[in-house]
Amino acid sequence: MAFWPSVIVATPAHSGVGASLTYRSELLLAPGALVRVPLGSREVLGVVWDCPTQPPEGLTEAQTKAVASVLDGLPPLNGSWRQVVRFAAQYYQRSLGEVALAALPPQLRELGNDQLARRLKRRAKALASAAPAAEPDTTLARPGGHDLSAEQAEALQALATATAPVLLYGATGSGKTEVYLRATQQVLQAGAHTQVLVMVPEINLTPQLEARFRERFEPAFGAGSVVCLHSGMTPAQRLSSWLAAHTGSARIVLGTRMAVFASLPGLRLIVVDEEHDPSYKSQEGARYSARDLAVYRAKVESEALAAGAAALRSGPPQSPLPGGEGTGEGEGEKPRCHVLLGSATPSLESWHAADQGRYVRLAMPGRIGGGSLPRLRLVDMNHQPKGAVLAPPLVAAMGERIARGEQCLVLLNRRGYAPVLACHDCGWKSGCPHCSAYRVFHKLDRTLRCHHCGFTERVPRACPDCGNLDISPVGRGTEQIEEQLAGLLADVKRPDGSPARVARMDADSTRLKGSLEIQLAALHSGEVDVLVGTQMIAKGHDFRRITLVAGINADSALFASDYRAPERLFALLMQAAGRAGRDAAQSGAAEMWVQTWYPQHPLFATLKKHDYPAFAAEQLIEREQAGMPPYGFQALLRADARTQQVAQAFLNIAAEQAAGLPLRDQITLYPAVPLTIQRVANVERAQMLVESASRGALQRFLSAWQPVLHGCRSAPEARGLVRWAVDVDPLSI
DNA sequence: AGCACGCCGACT
DNA sequence: GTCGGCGTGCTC
Repeated sequence: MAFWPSVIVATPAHSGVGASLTYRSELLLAPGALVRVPLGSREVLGVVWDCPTQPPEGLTEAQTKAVASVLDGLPPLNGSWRQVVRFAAQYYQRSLGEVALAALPPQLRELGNDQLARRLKRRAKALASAAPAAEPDTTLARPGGHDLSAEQAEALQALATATAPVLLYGATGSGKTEVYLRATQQVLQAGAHTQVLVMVPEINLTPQLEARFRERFEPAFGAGSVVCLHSGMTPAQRLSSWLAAHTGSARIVLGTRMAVFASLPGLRLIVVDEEHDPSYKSQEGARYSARDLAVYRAKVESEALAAGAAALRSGPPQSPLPGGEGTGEGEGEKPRCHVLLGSATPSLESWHAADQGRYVRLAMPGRIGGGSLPRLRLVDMNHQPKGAVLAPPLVAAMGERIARGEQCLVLLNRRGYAPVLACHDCGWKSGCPHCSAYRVFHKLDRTLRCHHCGFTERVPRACPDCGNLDISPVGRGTEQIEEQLAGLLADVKRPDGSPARVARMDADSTRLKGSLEIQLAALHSGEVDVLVGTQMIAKGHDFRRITLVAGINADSALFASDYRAPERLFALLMQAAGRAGRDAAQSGAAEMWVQTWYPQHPLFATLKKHDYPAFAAEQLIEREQAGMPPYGFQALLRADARTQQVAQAFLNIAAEQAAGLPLRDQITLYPAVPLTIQRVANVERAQMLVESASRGALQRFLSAWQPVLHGCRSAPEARGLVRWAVDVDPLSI
């Protein structure tokens, strides 16, 4: 008896290889089994998708090769995992192999069978020795200390009974994290093999969340019960975490967007924290939205659980799902995998879904500890001294805060000293030779750096074009604000009489490993009075003594061409405001200052009231009128080439050849345009917007277009190398 | 994507 | 005479 398993291997979307390759096997292989198979001259990791007893039509035995080996130390990837991968590949227009193999830890591809076995044994041993001393339910009897607020208790109750995704809308400081913790606890206590996936935008920025999960659950569930999964980990750590999740020894996986593809056989809850955050959208490879996939995955997991429960009720279990037994659930209740999306400023997509009743919206308006949100102070820059970067009233207010022993946060979304260096004689500007962008002047290390391709040079002494010595920075970045504030606050004294201290935190100051922690510690200990930084300081951190937050350059986002810019600005300012006044004692006086030339802009009226629902309603009306998401559906066809002409020619041919494709009449193809930064690292970039009022029509059209796009590459007009990619549900267009 | 095979320039 | 440039083409 022989079998003909179809196997998924790592192969990019535009390769000639179809969805799967057929091999030969003497053994019946389970779908989801991990195998090693010969491919060309190599041996690669593959995932068994199906294992029929007959080869597919048109394929002779001589054309197939035998499966080299089976990673039989590992259980197969379950049906839900495979379904999520299948869906992601199809929806985001990539090959199954690319999505499936990218979802596995890279080290799994290289590891030999014996190595793997050794690793698994080591894990088992470590786990046995780290087993918790007490039973989970006794250790967790006193979780965290304080009781739940009424709002939190209500949210938990609603989550437990929800049959749809839950959107938890709660201000910063309203106690969303405690809801995540309790929800997790409920799930883990419901059964011995249950698991929870917690996703965060950037794990490096939220060490506090990780600490809270470990603190809460490791005593009860063991040292290995909480694992992290993100791209910053070493390959060995990633493999270890992945295996722990896959074998069920990890009960909680805390990770970034990639974690949505983790193998979690007992998954019962997915938490997506800060669900509006753009980091959830992948920007290379398969451009998936981890938030959207989380919602899909919860649905698939729920269906699998329901099917498993039904099978258990109606006779002997053929293949009980992991976690499907002994979960202590009532017979009548349908087991589910819940999904909890949390944010103080939800994405308009999620907000709209809640408006329509597809999601359950739970609001937690109050702040724990009674603190109120900071008052918004708009600074009309039209009435400030000419050329002032920091309005005098703002500087004065900061001085008062520092004198009282309080801290301030100053937000500016631009690192470096100045975005451009210019010659006032001949008009030279610090352009990047490889990109259509300016190189940023970094004063600290005297460099001009391109933030797009990384090209770095020492700052020239004189203008490279005309030799003029009078070259100077134009505009400002965090380095400059730090420098200016140090000067402006030089005479300000702290309560103990020592001078005020200004620090800066951005990607540059936190580049070295451990420096982020050091800087955070300096702020927490009160060493620093004013922290200047990019949006990274607005995220996650819990700063207790900050009572003033200032946004220096909000206008750039106010009038950006990107239609999502207002939404992002609102979210950023709300998030930043949330940093202030988290301690009740100080919160009465907490303030959010925003400098603007357009104080009448409607965004500020809703921001002033902290009225996200009103803001969302306004934005949604505009979106509906313009047929924009979530009322319309978009994709981008992107092309990269040596020249702009070739990139656009490819797009134009692709558009022409779309004629006659199914559903073409429901699709709008816009003209090909260069990207805002049209050249990066000497690659010219162009794109074409694809729009439809129907998600399904867009999907089917894109699928039909795919083979046409392959052909377009060899068209004479697009000669030369064209790289192309489809971005479904793009975040910016 | 890898990795072959394949046909033309400067080196042990 | 070979090493190696990356141009086409295939991978069950």
